[in-house]
Amino acid sequence: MASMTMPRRRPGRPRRDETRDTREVVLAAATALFAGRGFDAVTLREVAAAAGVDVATVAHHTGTKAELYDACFARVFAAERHALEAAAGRARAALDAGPTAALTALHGLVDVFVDFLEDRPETTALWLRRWLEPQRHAELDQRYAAPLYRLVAELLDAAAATGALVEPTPYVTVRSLVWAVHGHVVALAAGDGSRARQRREFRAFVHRLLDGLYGAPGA
Amino acid sequence: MASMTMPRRRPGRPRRDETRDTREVVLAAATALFAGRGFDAVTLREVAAAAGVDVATVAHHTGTKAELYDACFARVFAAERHALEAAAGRARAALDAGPTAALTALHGLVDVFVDFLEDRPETTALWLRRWLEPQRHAELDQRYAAPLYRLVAELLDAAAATGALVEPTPYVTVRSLVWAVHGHVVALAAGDGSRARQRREFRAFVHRLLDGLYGAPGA
DNA sequence: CCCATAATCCAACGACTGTAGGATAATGGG
DNA sequence: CCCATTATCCTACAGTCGTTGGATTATGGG
Repeated sequence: MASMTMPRRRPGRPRRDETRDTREVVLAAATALFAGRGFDAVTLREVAAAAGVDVATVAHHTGTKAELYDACFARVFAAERHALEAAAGRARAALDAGPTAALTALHGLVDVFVDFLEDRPETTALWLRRWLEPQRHAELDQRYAAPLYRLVAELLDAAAATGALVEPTPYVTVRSLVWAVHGHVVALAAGDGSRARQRREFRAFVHRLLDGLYGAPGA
Repeated sequence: MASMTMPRRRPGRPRRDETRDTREVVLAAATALFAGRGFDAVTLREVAAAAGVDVATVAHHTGTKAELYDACFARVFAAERHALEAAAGRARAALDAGPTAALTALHGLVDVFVDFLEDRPETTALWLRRWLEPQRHAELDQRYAAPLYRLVAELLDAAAATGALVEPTPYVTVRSLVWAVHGHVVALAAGDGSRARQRREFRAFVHRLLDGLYGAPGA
């Protein structure tokens, strides 16, 4: 594939300006492959071919296969975290300007998040694959997801106010609801916190969500 | 494992009342393993050991490994579809009784869905794994998800009304939002429909969701 | 009782995998 | 110019995988 467009690099010590270049190419190729087909389905020979290098070169730069996988995650997650924290910082700065500015800032934060994932679907794929590994789940949740969730949850709390209702797009609503349920089940499987409380809170949330979007009859 | 508690079945033609029993045991064991670790990470020898039979017996009952995988999906998805359609039918019957009964029925439908997945986490795991396979995505979406989404979307439309707002649980809100975004990106990768319209609609949805839960400042 | 049937297991094959050892060649510093 | 350094590739190895052929043993029908 890549060996057609760019012939393989001949052996020899690289020049100073192109050091660490191969590692980056390998990481990018491996990230795309892992995101598309998962850890076990991807072979190191595929990664090497996609990067236009030999198998041994991959090992030389990134060590074992598991270490290569971790390196791909670290790269992608660092980028996501950086983008989100920057946007959250901007939103937090707008909190003091009143409820209107706060809600607008919240919209902006969500937009940044959506934009980021839309532009980098491999981030979503890697997140989901990692979430499906039971052992990794606790680490993922505590070290990465939970801090960001708390960050945005505080913003939500600070931006709380009252307002009106609008007509939603039903199909998008259902799909989002379904994914929210899946996320709930995955979080439940992680087993942090009281299981009964989690179930009660989530059920109340989806009911409120429907009420908020479609109107609670009792009000 | 299973060979300790229950010794392996000796060869020989089974009695009439225990026909098809082994196939069910194999499917259950394979479903649990596939849900936990994915297609490629699970070996047929593991499935055989978990079911307490030999590898060749697995092949004899379920054919190739891919066919075994498909059989596991078919079993799990059929159960989910059955439960959801029954609940949707009940909700649809309650639509004519006014907006209050309609919204209550909607809550009931969502509860059935949440209950089902909470009780069978392997369903969520298999769904997510299947969603991550690019080739399978179109089939999954068109033949299974889309009909159910449309079904519930029609219910939502019919149940639309106006009402009040409530204070949500921020952490649950954020997590659900994040999963909704992931679901959006996955749907985007499927590539059905206009990409620009999908992006616009989803962005509008999450904004309305925040407005509905926390109050739009303009109203 | 006897034989066709059917389910199970054993053994093995070919293919592919991750990984390591060692040869090769190009650069940078002296 | 010369040598240590470094990146790259080729080769090979042990292990595991999915799959298959055939032997073994119990059942059911005649």
